[in-house]
Amino acid sequence: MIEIGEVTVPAATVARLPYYLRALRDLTREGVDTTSSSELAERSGVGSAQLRKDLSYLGSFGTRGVGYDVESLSSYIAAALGLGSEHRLAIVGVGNLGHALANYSGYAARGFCLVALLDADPSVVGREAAGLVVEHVDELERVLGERDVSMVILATPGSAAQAVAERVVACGVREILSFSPVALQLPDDVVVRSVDVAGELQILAFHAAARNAQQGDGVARPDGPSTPRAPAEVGKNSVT
Amino acid sequence: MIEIGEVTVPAATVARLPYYLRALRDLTREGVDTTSSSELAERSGVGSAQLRKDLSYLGSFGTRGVGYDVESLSSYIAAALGLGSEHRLAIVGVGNLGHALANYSGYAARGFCLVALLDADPSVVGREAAGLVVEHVDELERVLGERDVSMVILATPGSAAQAVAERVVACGVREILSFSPVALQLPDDVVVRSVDVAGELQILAFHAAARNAQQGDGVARPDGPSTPRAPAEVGKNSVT
DNA sequence: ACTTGTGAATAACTTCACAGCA
DNA sequence: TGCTGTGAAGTTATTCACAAGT
Repeated sequence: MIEIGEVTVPAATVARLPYYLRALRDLTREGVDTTSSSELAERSGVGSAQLRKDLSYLGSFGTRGVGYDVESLSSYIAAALGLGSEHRLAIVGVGNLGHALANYSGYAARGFCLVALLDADPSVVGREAAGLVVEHVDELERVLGERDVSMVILATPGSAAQAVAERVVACGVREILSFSPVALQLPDDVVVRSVDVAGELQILAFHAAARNAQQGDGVARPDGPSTPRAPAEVGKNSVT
Repeated sequence: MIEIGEVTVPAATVARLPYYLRALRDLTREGVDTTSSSELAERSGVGSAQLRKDLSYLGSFGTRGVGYDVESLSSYIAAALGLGSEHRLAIVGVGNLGHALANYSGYAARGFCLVALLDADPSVVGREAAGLVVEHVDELERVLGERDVSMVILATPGSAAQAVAERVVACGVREILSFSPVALQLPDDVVVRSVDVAGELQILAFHAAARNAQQGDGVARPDGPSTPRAPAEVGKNSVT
């Protein structure tokens, strides 16, 4: 549950707002200017009641009997997500993953601005990526201060993550997106979101195991590539 | 809620098992062979009651008054996560991100085996990465069949994701990890986990906006790099 | 007629608190 | 004594179902 201004928004609702925003922007691109809770919900992969409930925490945006204006709902959600003010971003750890994240092109379009890359490896420092020169992590405090960084993406090895996170927090950063598979121990007011690819695969493996345990007790995948399929009705697949 | 064998495990519990497993493996590496719910919980970033409750869905592994044997709990969780049988993995979309995911070194150690890379871009097809040659996505059905792929990582552009996902599902794959920011419409029995970096940043931006709205109504970040900090007590930061 | 917005009902998840056992 | 395992209580989130509005 997150308080913003007067109102309180469930964390689960906040986590879905980006989906709604994406769906709305797709609609804009397609030239659609009015939509309904059911259309928007389907495109976002949630139920329509869920979508209406979620929006109701933020206010009242639709017209009964008609639906939602794509443009205005879109800009309202963008505003709620704080995408009006530009968020200045640094990436610490420019290995495989950090490098890929640096080259991600969608930051600007979504109100983010990548302003610094940092790494500890001397063979990476000085290299250029995404129009920025990689700086040494020793300079972290100076760089984050000078560039007025307010958000950090952590893509260091797990062993370095806690120490780097502490330094980042000491620089005043309060929102961190971590790709390191460790539980960061940080002050309560710091918001950490954590993405763990290996963990996601393990969760999928659990589902696979559950399926196999259920159906037939068999050992491996029960069917080859060319077997009749279940009717491809649209389903709500579990996400995050 | 997920049924496996006789029992039913909450989805939220399953999503935490990888954290517990990671913490246990860290303990093993440190030579610790007995632990308690509170130590393990702290290392995993959850509460100790939560951890005990989670484990209780899977069975009863500890010794009252003593704690848990690191080794046996570790292998039990690994088994529950289906990491006994090897999961054969393909990556579709070898751009920035797909390439980084291909070079991720942790698959083997976690019971996964990367066996194919596919892309639609002729300038990428034929290149080598992670010891594999990138094949053309036209060959998807053949490659997935021949290599007995059971899980797919989707790292294509959003526009291609739905079509590729349908083909992958038609090959019998039932677990997909998607990095494309679209809600895939697939049969109910397909499990999709979705990682959306831009979405994560937007959620962080919401938190930042909430913080700013609360404290002082100010415009930007209220303090510079060198301000006295809150007492760095350990907190439960929100994760996924 | 049709779709939103929302109380009320249900379900899922977390936390508490303590019995049970080494 | 100390820590696990778990019912019960509390909290959060989702779904239902319908009144309100256009």
